[in-house]
Amino acid sequence: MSAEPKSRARRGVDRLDILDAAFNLFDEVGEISFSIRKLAATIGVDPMTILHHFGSKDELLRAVADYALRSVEMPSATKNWRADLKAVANAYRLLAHRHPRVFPLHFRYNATGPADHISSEIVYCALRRAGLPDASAAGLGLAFYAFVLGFALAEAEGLLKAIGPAEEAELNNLDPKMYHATQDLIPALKNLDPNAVFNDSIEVFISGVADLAKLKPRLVPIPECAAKCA
Amino acid sequence: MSAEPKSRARRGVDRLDILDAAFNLFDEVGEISFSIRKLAATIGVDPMTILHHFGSKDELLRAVADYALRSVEMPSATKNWRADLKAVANAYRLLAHRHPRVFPLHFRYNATGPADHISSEIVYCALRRAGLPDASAAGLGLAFYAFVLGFALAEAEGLLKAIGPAEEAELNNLDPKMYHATQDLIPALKNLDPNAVFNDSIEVFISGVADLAKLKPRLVPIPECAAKCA
DNA sequence: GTCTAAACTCTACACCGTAGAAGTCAAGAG
DNA sequence: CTCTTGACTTCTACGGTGTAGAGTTTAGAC
Repeated sequence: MSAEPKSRARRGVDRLDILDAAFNLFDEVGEISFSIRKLAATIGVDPMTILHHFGSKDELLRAVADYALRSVEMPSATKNWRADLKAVANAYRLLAHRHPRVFPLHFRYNATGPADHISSEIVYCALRRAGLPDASAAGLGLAFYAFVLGFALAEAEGLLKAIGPAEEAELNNLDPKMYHATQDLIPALKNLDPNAVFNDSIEVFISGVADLAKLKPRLVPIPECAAKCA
Repeated sequence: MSAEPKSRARRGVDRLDILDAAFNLFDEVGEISFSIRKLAATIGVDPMTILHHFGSKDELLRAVADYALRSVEMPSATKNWRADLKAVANAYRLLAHRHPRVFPLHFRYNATGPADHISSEIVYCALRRAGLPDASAAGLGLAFYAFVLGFALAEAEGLLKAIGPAEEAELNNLDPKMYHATQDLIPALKNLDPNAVFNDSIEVFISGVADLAKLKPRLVPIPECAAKCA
């Protein structure tokens, strides 16, 4: 048995060509404008060719999401669990910054590819080294992803940036009796720095994890992990 | 000038009828199957009638997202900022549980309706009472939403639940040398309780906020807010 | 050469959002 | 009452979509 799939017919385009082109097109035009027919046109092929490589548009997009995930380089574990969590969070944020159109696909098609296992291994390892028992580590690992992906998604969709004059006017028009805190924060919202917000947030998560580990410390030591991770 | 728009023609359906039907249909069939033509059929009207009330499908969905947000009852502020943050988070999670199909729309169309201002007022107020300076309160308020919405979205999309036999087998097939922590956590992942994870996560966020407030305390007192919120 | 099967293309269908024209009907003016 | 008006609704049509099903091409096995 050879490594090649020993194709007997002509090979105009293969899966990877299509995937790469699909990724680029999607990244460029966004979800609403992306269509199999346009993709077929850009790579000079019949639309049905694409559908015979991938079963349906849905599966194609799933593959695109996975392809994007693989394009970002995941960090390696270090001795510092806090730094490891930051590194993973930064990797996802970088992905969202680089490919804001593709990024939302990860929420629709729950990413379970190897690249994701790599990062989750780091996260789980970090949370255990922080001192959490396994039950908490598992749950908080997933919560960590919910937070990081939610943050990155909000940023990719443009929800997490300094407010402009229009939003400022809207907030100023609210009833001052009911929206006092909101209106007090308008200057801060106008000068919002996404990077600072991200750093603060990660810091909050990390110190919260440390607190929880003190509150509910793990009773059994980490088997072998210490030898591998640290 | 009267309050009514003094309509001169017959009133078959109005905006609210359409909105309500659209919300219910979307909630039932999901985004991919939802279409203006189907919606028109269910309420016995021509598709174009809908498009003349709302400018386009996009604006209709935007209105649906806003309509869903208004359907959830936001809590009132109490004396306890920790309880207030939990209450807001729970309100959004409840919305996601009740309407998992509609919920993702909030990420596409950044919700800026009044209902959202109500909750964000509570959040900002809570963070200031926690002792954060305005700059941190503004940023962490948005980060809080990113976390809560991300968590709720992940849950609505089915990413945040106990793993089944298929996922377990997949994790077991990973290389034990590289995925030690992941495989150790398989029992915990099989018994994952979403509610417990949510509570842990909120607790982590809250104690992290308290830590940050100690690290970077606000120097100026909260103007008037104390009289209103507490 | 022939044979075979994988890769690809063609045709066709049902459905979509929506522009633009035409129709319909309640309410005020005479 | 009739007539006008204009907001509301519907009709028709167009260019687009995903994809099922049948037909065509082509590279390697013999």
